[in-house]
Parts: sequence; structure tokens; C-alpha cells
Amino acid sequence: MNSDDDGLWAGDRQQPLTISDVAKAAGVGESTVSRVLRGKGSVSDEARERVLAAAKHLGYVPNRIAGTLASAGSKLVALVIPSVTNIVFADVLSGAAPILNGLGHQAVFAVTDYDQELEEELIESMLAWRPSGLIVAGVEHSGRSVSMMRGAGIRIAEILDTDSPGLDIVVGYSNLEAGRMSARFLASRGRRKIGYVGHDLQRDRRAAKRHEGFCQTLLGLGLHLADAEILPSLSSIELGRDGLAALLDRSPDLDAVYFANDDLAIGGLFHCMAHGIAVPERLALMGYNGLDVARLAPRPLSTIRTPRRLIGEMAAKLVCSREPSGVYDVGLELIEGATV
Amino acid sequence: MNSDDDGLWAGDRQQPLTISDVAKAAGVGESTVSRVLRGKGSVSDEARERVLAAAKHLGYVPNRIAGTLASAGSKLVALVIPSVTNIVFADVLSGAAPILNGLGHQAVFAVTDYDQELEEELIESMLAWRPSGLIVAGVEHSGRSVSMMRGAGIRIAEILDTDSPGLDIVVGYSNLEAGRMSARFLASRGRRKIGYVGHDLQRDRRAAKRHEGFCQTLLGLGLHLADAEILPSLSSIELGRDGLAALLDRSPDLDAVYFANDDLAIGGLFHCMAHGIAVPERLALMGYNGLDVARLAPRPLSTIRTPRRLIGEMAAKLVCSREPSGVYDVGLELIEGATV
DNA sequence: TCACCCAATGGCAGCGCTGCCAATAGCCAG
DNA sequence: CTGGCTATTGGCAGCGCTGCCATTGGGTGA
Repeated sequence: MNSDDDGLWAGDRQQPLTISDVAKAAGVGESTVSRVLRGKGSVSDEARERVLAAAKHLGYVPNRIAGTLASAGSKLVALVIPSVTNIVFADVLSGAAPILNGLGHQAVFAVTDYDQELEEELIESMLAWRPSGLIVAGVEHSGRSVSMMRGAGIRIAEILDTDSPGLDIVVGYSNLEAGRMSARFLASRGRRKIGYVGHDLQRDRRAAKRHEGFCQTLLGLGLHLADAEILPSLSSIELGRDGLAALLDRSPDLDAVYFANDDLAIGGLFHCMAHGIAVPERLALMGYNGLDVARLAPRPLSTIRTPRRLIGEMAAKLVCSREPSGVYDVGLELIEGATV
Repeated sequence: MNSDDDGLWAGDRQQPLTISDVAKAAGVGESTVSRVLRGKGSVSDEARERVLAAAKHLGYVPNRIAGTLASAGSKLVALVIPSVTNIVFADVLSGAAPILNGLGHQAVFAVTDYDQELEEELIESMLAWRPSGLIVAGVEHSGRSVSMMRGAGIRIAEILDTDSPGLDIVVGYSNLEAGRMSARFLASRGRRKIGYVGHDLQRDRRAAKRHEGFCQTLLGLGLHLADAEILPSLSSIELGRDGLAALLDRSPDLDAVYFANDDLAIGGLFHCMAHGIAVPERLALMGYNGLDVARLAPRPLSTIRTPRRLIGEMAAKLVCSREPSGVYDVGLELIEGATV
């Protein structure tokens, strides 16, 4: 009997267990063990039980690396996202991970930090694991990224943006339309001197599209962006607070501000609360994403809710499926809130 | 010449490229290709260039599955965490992922949803990928989880809790001490009728330890928890808001409330702001974690900052190193804020 | 000049598993 | 009874790569 229960420390380990150890212990062939462990092919109940007992007794954990190599079909799905701390992507992950596990897959992920070159590099390292699918944020990628993804021969899901054509599966919503909705909403509430607070639009292409849609629609309504504060770094509550302060400093007569997202907008709202600026009477604020913190703030933020978790779930499901290529638009929901 | 640049769609793919295709194209042996691609062993400059050119021309992406199987040393590191949407773990991931990538590793992750049975299952699937290291939240695991981790013969880092002994590497801080600090702080500011709002302590063991430390210290100071609202689900801003409302409804004379974490505390703060409860004059609020949103709220929250990103970074580094087993305590920082 | 050493290289076994095929045994209709 | 089936099983090649070993072709010091 293997005194496996105690006394071992990381590192001191006998040689690794293989399927043939289990086969020997159970008195069957390797193929039978494999069949039992994968639940494929026909095995007698007796053999099955013997194998299961032996595997449990030995503490055998199958080696998926070997299994994948032998069977060509990997059970890994790669996720390439710009950030984990941004709740948007965390929500996507939290939607995708359980679905993938439920389908017997494992999630591998990498964080691009909104950098297209890094994205390219990371896509390459991900593909080296021969995943069965790849989920990647956005539809805009470097040329080499695109050819690698095409050449990989696997399902690709591009998420969170439906404004440009995708390679295979696209799950998301129109950022352009989100910008337009926001402009229409502010205008319909009588706002005329509208400002914008956003972060680096070069890197965050989806925010750039919202900005574009917003400006388009304003122009169509005979309005225009009165002022804009574009901050050089990534979005955060702090940036929104300071950005709004700077914007109002320069253009004190604005009657509304559109933020690139809820993080920034919450920062703006906090600024107003701390400085006694009446929201929405004197200044309307509008965000984007529909975060919890925005909904639950003392004054609920006007924003647009994006079904991020759902996007993660759908992308995970689709990437493991044989559904046809195409665009899956999950839509957007305007949250009127109380800041406009 | 391979017209590889366009016209391919996911799915229609010639047979996969292998190292021997590259070898043939470059007119060298497979071993040489392998040496070039891994930068190991000596290769003439001429051969190196030929190989690199051939690989690039063919669009070859090495197969890490095969490489791992052949070399026994995997380049995967597994992360098992309770949640991704909880910023705490997202921060850990965002600290760990870049470090792992920098060391040539890939991160695989799984989400336990604070469920020890699921954790056990997920640890098993993770180990099936023969990772070179495993990072797991907390130091309390099921017996089978423990023996699997011990038996895996890899580095294990247990994070975010140093209150119980670990298997190999432990990176975190004392949750007990965090609870004690909070109790001392509230007491030192003259608070005497102290309540608690928390979530399911059965599932979140670290929150339970803070609660324990908090109560201990109160007793040591001749005080005690006047009332507690334990909510059955996971923490969220909403839960904190509703929890505080319920608590005050029952015990309107409390002069301070300790929350299991900042999410709940922010919810509490929002409740107070929306209902005109003067903070901290009439009611002091104390959270835990030091989130951005807490620091930047109109009234900065009194809380304890946990260096989560750093923990992710350290765990990643240590798990890939040969440093001795041990406890790495990163400490805690009391943020006085303005709600106590 | 010769024995020796070393950089550079190719060949090939084998990592642990799965897919395929052949072998065996039991069973039933003819 | 016998051939034909099916259910069950074991053997073994091979997935693509790396580790190890053998080989080659020069340098080098004595």
C-alpha cells in the first residue's frame, strides 16, 4: 500500500503515474483504461469498476497533454483580452469560464493591456497550445494576427464589437450605435452644450467608435461636441474625476458630459457630489456599461447596459460548437438613471 | 510558393505544419530547427537564419503540446480562484499574468465560485495539464485537494491568507490581523456600539477569519459585537446597501459598522448618503481591501489596503522559482479615510 | 604531423495517450 | 451445429517535439 496520505512535500515524488500503471493495477489493457476514463467505447461493468478503483487507489490523474497530442483535438480554449481589472472583461471571463468547464474545456488567458503588438505576440503563444477555440476582444487586429487566426483552423470568436466584419463568430453589440443612443438621449432631454471625457482612443478602439457615433449623431441633430477632455492613460474612476474637473475648469458652461465609460462617469459623479455640483439640474452625466456601482450610486447613473456576462457565455458556447460563422448581436439597453 | 495571405477561412486548412516541414524547407535537420526555435544549444548563424526564414515563410507556430510532452517541463501555470468579478482576484490575475508571460509561461485559470467541492474538481482538471505550478486562493482545501496538490510534484502557491500553514509557498497577509486592526481602529476612535455586515462566512473563509479577529479584539477591549447582519449570498454593493439598511432597522443606535469588505462598505456608504445618515458623525463605516472606488468616493472609506496585485506578481514569480517553501507576508495598510 | 577537443549537426527513441485494428468470446438464427 | 454478429478487449503505431548520442569537420598545441 502506498502511504500517500502524508509526509510528502512538494518535490519529493516517485516517478509519475501513467495509464499503464493503472492498467497493470487493474489487470486490464491500456486501451480499456483509456476507454473507461473517457467514457467512450464499450467496456464491461466489471472492467470499469476495476479500473476506477485502481485509478482512485493510485491517485492517478490523466495527462491531458499526452491525450491532446494523441487525439489532435485539444480541450483548451484561449482568451485574449485587454485587461482583467476592467470589470467588463472580468465579466466576460466569468461568463465564459463556467461554460467552458461545463463542456470539458479549460480556459487559458492572456492580457494585452490594449496593445496590438502584444496582442499579436500573445495570440501566437496561445496558438502554440493548439487550442480548439480562441476568444479575442474586438474585431481589429494586426495583419499578422489575422493571418495567424485564419491559419489556425480553429473557431475564432471576436467579442464586444460588431461594427466591423469578423473572421468567424462575432458576439457583441455596436459601439457606434451605443454612442448614437447616448447622443440622442442627451439631446432629447434638452442638453445642448455637451462635453466629453475619455481616455486614450488610439488604444481603446471600441471607445473610439462610441465617440464617433456620438459625434455623428450630435451633428445630425445640429449640435456638436462643445469640448472634450481626452486623457492619455487608461480609464479609471480617478481619471474621470480629474478629467471632469479639468473639463469644467475650461468650459464651465457645459450642461452635459458624456463619458467613455462608467468608471470615468462614476469618477465624474463623485467629483460633482464632492463639489456640490447639482446633477442633473446643472450638469447631466452619462456613462457606458451599466456597472453595478453605477446603478447603486446614491444618484443612479444614466448609462447603457452591455450584457457582458452573456457575451462571455455565448462566445464560449459558440466557439465550442459547429454553428455557422456570423454576427451575434446581443443588443444594448439604455438605463435612464437619474443623472440626465 | 504558398499563397497563404488570403482566401482562407476558419476551417479549410491543409495538414498542419510540423518542425520537419520547416527542417525540410531550411535544408537542415529537425534537431537544428528545434535548437534554433528554443535558442538552446549551439547553431551556426547561417543555419539559424535559414531556419528562421523558413519558419516565417511557412507561418510555422511550434506545437507546445508536443514540446511539453517530450520535455516533461510544462510552461503552463494554473490559477484557481473563487471569482473573477471580485476585483480582488482580478487584481491578482492582472499581477500574475504579465509575470508569467514574461517568464515564458501561460496562465490557465478556473473559477471555483467559493465552492470547495468545485475547487477539488477544478484542481484535478488543472493538474491534468501538468502545469509547472499552481496558484490557488486560500490555505483551506478539501483533503483530496491537498493530497492531489502534494502528489503533483509541482510548486504550489497559496495566496491571500497566512493564517494557517500552507503546502509550499504562501503569499498573503493575516486576515485575523486585519480583523483585529479594524477593531482596534474603531475602538480607538471611541466607537462602542459596533455592528457587522457580512456575507456567507461558510464559503468565504478569509472573511470568516477577519470576522473572528475582529470579535476577538473587541472582547479583549471589553466590547462586543452589538449586532450582525450576515447575508446568505456573495458580497456586492447592493448587498451592503440592503444589509446596512436591515441592520440599522434592527439596531438604530449603532455608532459604527464593520463590513466584510469594501464592496459591502461602499453599498453601506451609498445607503447613508442616500438617506442622509451623517458619516462618520452619527455612524462610522469601515471596509476592507482598499479598492479604488472606496478611496475616491465623495467621502473616502476607512479601510485596509491589501496589496493584491503584488501578491499575484509574487506568487507568479515564486511558483516559477526554486525559492524555498515558506510564508511571504506582504502586510496590510490601514487607510484612515473619512468614514470613521 | 598527430592526437585531441569542440562547435555544429542529424538521427532516433520515447514522452503518455488515443485511434485503429485484430483477436476473442459469447450468442443467435438458420 | 455452424456461420455470422456483436460486445469486449489488447496491441501497437504514431501525435510533434526534445534529449541524448554519434558523427563530422576543423582548429590547436606538442
